[in-house]
Amino acid sequence: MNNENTNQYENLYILINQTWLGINSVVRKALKNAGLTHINPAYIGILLCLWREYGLEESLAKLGTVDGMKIIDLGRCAGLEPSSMTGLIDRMERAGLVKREDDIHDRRVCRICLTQKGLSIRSDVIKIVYNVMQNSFSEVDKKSYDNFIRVLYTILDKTSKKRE
Amino acid sequence: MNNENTNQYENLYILINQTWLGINSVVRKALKNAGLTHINPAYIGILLCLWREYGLEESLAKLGTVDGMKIIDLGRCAGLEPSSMTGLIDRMERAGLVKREDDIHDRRVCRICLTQKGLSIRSDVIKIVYNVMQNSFSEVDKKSYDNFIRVLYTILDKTSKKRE
DNA sequence: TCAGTATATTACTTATACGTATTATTGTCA
DNA sequence: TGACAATAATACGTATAAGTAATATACTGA
Repeated sequence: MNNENTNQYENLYILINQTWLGINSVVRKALKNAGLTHINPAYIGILLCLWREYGLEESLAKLGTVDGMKIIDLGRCAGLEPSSMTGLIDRMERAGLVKREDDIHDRRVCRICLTQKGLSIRSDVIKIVYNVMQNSFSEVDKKSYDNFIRVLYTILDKTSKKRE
Repeated sequence: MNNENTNQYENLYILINQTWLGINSVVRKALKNAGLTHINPAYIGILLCLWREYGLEESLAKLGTVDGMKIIDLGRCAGLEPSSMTGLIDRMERAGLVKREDDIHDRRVCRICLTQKGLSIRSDVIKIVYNVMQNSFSEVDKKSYDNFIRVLYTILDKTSKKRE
């Protein structure tokens, strides 16, 4: 490695870190300002996975009709290790957003299901995240935005937890 | 907000989170594999700030000639709140990388100085971060890369902790 | 069938980061 | 000068995330 040619990759690492901290900080404050004090940023990834199961309509009637998801699959979906999930699901359960239910077919498995509360905050939470992200990207044109997403997926693939 | 026009901003939030977790995970493992078990990812941002003070040469002789930095400025540099800094500096001090010294002119201030150990690991750590980032971006062309950096700075400016 | 392997989750420890409150200084201005 | 605001760092509690080890269950092949 020569000093003139490093492209400051080490600074890029910090830049990504700072950017993520900044966005997350704004989301945290937006949730608080909206009065959603029991919703933490880390819940959002999990909730999005679960909400997807319920399709587009916000029908509370569907609550009983959906099987829920395994903790390990939720973790994969949110990019988290299994060991990170236990505490997260604990907190979400304590906040009344989800509940653990037994899996009939596999007694090792918890099925994580939304509660009525977890389903009903859906549009509020998505609106908040939407507003934060829209504001963050308000000065980024469509082409740069699309490119940005593509690069994120490329990096995600390279650093995916699948490989060691 | 209408459903067809959200551009999946909520998913972007999760995508950025996952990407950051992925990169950080790879850096953590790379540090471990290199035998730098006492270096944690969070140290890197702080070390980069301090190393910058010492110019390009890695001269240990400069150790006594530099004033060190205030904790609050290091925090600004790394994008961290003051309250996040105390513990981080504690751990870095325990790892023998930095030390707190009194400020002659202002008794409220700690000056954080590199130790010999903190200075000597410089090229190893930068090399590791460089390798991880280069691999992460290996399939991203120059133009996309430059655009990516620009977008990060734009977002960082929008979400900067300066504003409330 | 049963021994060994794989899978799902949890328990425990540590690191990371923030918010709030507190303490100790420094700076300001009436 | 002396009250009051501003600044720097810390203490404490909580959330977030990982690694390692343990436990329980399921699967698989001889």
